Amino acid sequence: MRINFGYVAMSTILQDCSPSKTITVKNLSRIADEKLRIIKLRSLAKTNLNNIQRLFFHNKSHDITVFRLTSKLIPLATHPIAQNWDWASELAYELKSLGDYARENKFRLSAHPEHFTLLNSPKEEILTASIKDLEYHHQIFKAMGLDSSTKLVIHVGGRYEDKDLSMERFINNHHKLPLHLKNRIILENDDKIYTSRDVLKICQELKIPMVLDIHHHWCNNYNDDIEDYLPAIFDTWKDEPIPPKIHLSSPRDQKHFRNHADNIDLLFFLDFLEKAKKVNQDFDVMIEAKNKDGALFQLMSELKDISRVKFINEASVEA
DNA sequence: ACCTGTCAAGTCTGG
DNA sequence: CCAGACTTGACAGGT
Repeated sequence: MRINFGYVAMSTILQDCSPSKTITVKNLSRIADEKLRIIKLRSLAKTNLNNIQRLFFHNKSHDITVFRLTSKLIPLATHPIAQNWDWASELAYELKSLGDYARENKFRLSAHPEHFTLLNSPKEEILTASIKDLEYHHQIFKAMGLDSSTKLVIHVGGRYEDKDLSMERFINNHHKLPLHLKNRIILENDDKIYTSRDVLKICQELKIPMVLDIHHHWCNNYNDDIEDYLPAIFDTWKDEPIPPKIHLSSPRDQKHFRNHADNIDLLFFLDFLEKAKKVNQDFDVMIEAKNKDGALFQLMSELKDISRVKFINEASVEA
């Protein structure tokens, strides 16, 4: 049973390597000429894409294949102020090069649209904005030449007073999406509203993969033992060319137990590992810790010292 | 060089 | 019914 580890969006080790550089709308508005505004946006986007290339080199050199792209790669891409900016054409070469590099090195990339993306909102305009945001993420992957196995992870959304109705609304809205989005969207359980049991039910109905977040499950779970659900959750990936993925983070402290801690608590992970061993299937782990890749390396060094797993490389183990 | 308030976006809670 | 919390990295303006 092989497990590959990855991290989210940016490195705490590489300096001055943010792939999320942006400008505020207020400041961009101060530039009167639209051509000059676009030059500013393009220059920021190019810096971000160049930093992604640096992150890719860094990842490759440390055997890290699992990585989440930031949603802020193209600054203000979905904001009205940038509506006349054809970033996908202008940056086609850079995006394609990154995608080629990712495929050559068998990177497993993904993205996680932010919590404003709500497919189950009862408000038409929120749904429209959400679809626009999903299209933006899709456009990036498409320009990179990455097919629908490169996924967009989202949450079910809000409760809107009636949870069952809101789950139904998610399903109905999903049915109405264009196929290229349906093929990319996968769901994750959240820490407050939709538990792994809820999300599994939706994923089974829509025949889409589910990402299990074990920290969220720990926060929000109907007293379900994840062990009972793990085979079914992993089974939602059976038609995909890639193994199941889970999200791993540790609670910050007792008071802020929903927040992500700086690093991963070894015992928190080992507890899950014992349950996963019973399913005995390869899977990938996205580490969501404040220390990003630093937390990954710390967890790996702790795993190296125990006999329960065999070290394959800097970012993978055999259990 | 460093510090702090603010930022495109939505939802939920508490007053 | 409305203001503030939630959460996050980075900007922007100030010291």
